[in-house]
Amino acid sequence: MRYEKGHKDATRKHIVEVASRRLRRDGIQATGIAALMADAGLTHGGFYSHFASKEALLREVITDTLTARRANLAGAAAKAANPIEGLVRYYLRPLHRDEPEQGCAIAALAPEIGRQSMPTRETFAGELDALIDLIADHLLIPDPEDRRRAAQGIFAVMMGSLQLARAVNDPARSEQLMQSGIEAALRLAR
Amino acid sequence: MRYEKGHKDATRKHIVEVASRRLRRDGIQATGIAALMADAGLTHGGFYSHFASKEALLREVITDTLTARRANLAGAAAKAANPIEGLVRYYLRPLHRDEPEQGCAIAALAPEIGRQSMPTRETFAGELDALIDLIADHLLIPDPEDRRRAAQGIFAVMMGSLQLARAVNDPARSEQLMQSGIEAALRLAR
DNA sequence: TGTACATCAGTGAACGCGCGTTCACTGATGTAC
DNA sequence: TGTACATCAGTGAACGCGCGTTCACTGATGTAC
Repeated sequence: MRYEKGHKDATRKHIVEVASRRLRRDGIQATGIAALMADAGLTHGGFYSHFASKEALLREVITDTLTARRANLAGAAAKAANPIEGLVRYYLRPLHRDEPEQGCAIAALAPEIGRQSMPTRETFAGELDALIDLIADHLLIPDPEDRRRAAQGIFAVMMGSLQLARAVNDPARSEQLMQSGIEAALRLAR
Repeated sequence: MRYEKGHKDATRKHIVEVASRRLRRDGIQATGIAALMADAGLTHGGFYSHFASKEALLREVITDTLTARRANLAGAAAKAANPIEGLVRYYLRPLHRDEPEQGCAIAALAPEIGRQSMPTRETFAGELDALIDLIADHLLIPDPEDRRRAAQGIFAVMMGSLQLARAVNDPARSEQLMQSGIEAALRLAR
């Protein structure tokens, strides 16, 4: 064979990584197959020997990227004296606002995911569920249902605040939105 | 003249209304000028005698649609025994989740607005500010700065919860996200 | 009153370009004889 | 050892289509004479 064993798997993985960054930066609709494959150092024709469609790639990106996100958040929580505060401050830090292509895929894509087909939304829902469980695991609220509901509220505030902080043009106002997001999330954690 | 006085203004207004619904339903990138003008009963060529560009239309849609949204929220607050609870429950009601084209433009477009040019983001920031002021006006928190920060957190939870409830495929899980959004917003209002 | 002309909202062809997807092909390697 | 062939990751032209924007034109009306 022309390529060593495992070469195709490596290429596929590389395409998913490149696509993940592009999708988070530009959005789903604005990301073209040709541009994305060029980013990966390939031509567009080969795309369909790796993925059935653009949406199949999107599903794989959602799974991969949100799994990585959970690992990052768990790491930030583990390192902090107060785990939930560490997690919240890690999510709502300036770097995360300023580098969407390396950041949370949900904050970058949530409304567009709502416009995708059922299988894609189902994939998303599963990953979101795991993310909310992770947050709930760091809360001191005794009742499991209360804990889960609080975790949902906390994630909604964090994601909403990040999106608003990204959309606003004035740096001071953006900073204010990040700060009030942290405050609100920590209040909901108590 | 071929058309009665005020005809062009009426057409312009009609285009903005039709565009507002399309943009909220499909997103900015996915909304084409030709499709949008056809929706308005016109051909695409005339678009540029009304607006300088697609982005100029977007700015007008943001201003118009968020002004209307504030009026709706103020109305819902005024009608309720507990104004802030009325506002929150009005925003996080099932109909709002299920009809994005008639709903909040921020929830529908936030990440895409973050990708627009500075003038558009500035227009957005101004409207968001007014919306947060409106929410703050219904809070009983005495200190004005505390009140504003709480309002920012409340809006972030509401918007975030609405987006997540729209993205998820399972109706029960969607309902749960809406409920925990209401709970969290009301807790932040206290 | 009747005719010629100016106005201007809206039309539709055209610009160069990118979209998602398909498919016949290339060419470097491994295997068979 | 040398030659013929199979494999298959990746190439690039082509499909029909829609994008944002420009522009010469249409045609119904109001105005001027």
